[in-house]
Amino acid sequence: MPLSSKDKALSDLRLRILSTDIAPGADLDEARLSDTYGISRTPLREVLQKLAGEGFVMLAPNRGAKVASMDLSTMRSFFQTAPMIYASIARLAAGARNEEQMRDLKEVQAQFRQALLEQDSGAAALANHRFHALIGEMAHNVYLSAALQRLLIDHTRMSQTFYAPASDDDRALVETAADQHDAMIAAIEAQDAETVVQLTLDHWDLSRNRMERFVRPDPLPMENAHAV
Amino acid sequence: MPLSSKDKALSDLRLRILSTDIAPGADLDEARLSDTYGISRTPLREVLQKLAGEGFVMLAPNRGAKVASMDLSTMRSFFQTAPMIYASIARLAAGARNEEQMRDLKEVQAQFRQALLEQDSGAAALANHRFHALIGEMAHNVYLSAALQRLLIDHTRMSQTFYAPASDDDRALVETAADQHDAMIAAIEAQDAETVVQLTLDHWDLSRNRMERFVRPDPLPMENAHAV
DNA sequence: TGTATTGAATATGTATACATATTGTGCACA
DNA sequence: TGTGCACAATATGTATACATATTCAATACA
Repeated sequence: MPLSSKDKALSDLRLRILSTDIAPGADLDEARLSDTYGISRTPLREVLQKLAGEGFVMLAPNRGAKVASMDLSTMRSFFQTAPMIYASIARLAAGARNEEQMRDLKEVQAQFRQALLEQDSGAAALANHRFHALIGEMAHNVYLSAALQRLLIDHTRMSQTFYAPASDDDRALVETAADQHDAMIAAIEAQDAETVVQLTLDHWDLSRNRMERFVRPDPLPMENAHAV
Repeated sequence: MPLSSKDKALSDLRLRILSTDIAPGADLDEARLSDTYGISRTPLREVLQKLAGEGFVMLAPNRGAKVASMDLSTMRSFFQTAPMIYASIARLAAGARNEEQMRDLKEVQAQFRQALLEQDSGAAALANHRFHALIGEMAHNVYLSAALQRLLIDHTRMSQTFYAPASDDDRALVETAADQHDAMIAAIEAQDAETVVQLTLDHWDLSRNRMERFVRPDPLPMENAHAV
């Protein structure tokens, strides 16, 4: 069946939030959005309700929708929680994956590598999101999936710069991350839970390092101080 | 501000689903419900969307809302996931709780004991739900809270019989559970994370035993076989 | 007897008008 | 100049009519 305008609005808003094209904390105007997507306010409001349920936006009575913010306390929770959930999901996925899901995962990984080759950092970030979301689906656990979905939203938003590496060192890190994906695919296919968990934790460490360096960059060299 | 009819619909549906007054898998008719709560279909649909976001109901395009089902695969995930999430939440709550939340927690525990005294098993189950949801709020972690909320929905639905103990043994178990609540309150107030985690795991074991016995009851005695 | 097909009944989905709440601006007044 | 109030402008919330999809039962046909 063809995608309805409502479905398009839903997936477009998801993508724009994940890519920080719409910034964390930004206001969403019902009237403007319903106009943009060519649907009336009623179905657009349902889209916003759905996005709220998934953790993309926050709704406040009588004052509309805001994109979920990423304040200090959110970040703290994020770094605190992610490794445990990612590892648990990985372990379950190794035990529960099926053939069709394996095909999808390989397909998404191919798209991920293609995006890296074309230096399309936005597409790479979204393919990476989809890769990890698929592993979440494999785990087949509604409780952990709810946590994972929310973690991936913030992870993807924080990693926007990751896939546009500036230095050769950073390029090597991205390459390593892609290789880890391939190793994870192999281990999940082999149902080798221990290896998948270890790879997942390594993958997390690499990503965490990059994110922490982005959040707390190296100080500027002192000799530039007079120019500021 | 006074509760609107919409808010009443939302909380009433939550309670009816938690108490299995509306059974898992049951169909929800928009027209009937909007009539019941005296609101039009538009706001009622928003209520259903919200309930879907919280994991109470499932929405399927063009075929309305169903109460979240509890099939075998759900149960399996539940027993697999609950102890880890409960323990993590408990640990965080011990570190992050504030005074107002402690007051609320003690208040809810008082309501819980009162319900036990009055042998109001429905009220006891709901107070127990609220007790653990409050600890979730204390943890101040959106990712784990998303998982906890969903776990508590199913836990409360599965525990409906727990607070209507039939034997003296079962009555003692309920009493033990209430005592564990008090010990948890004390440990959270003292910010003693290790003790809270241990108490939480003990509390889980007690509940798990009861649930497993309910799901897989002892076989009937053989001498009754001819009567079946 | 079993299976398709048609159409009425019923339910969900969408657009629009109107109701209510919030926000911003100009003006009076201290 | 600053503060508070009134009122207009704007945004969100709700009811209703209509559009579209699904379901079910009656009937035709193999």
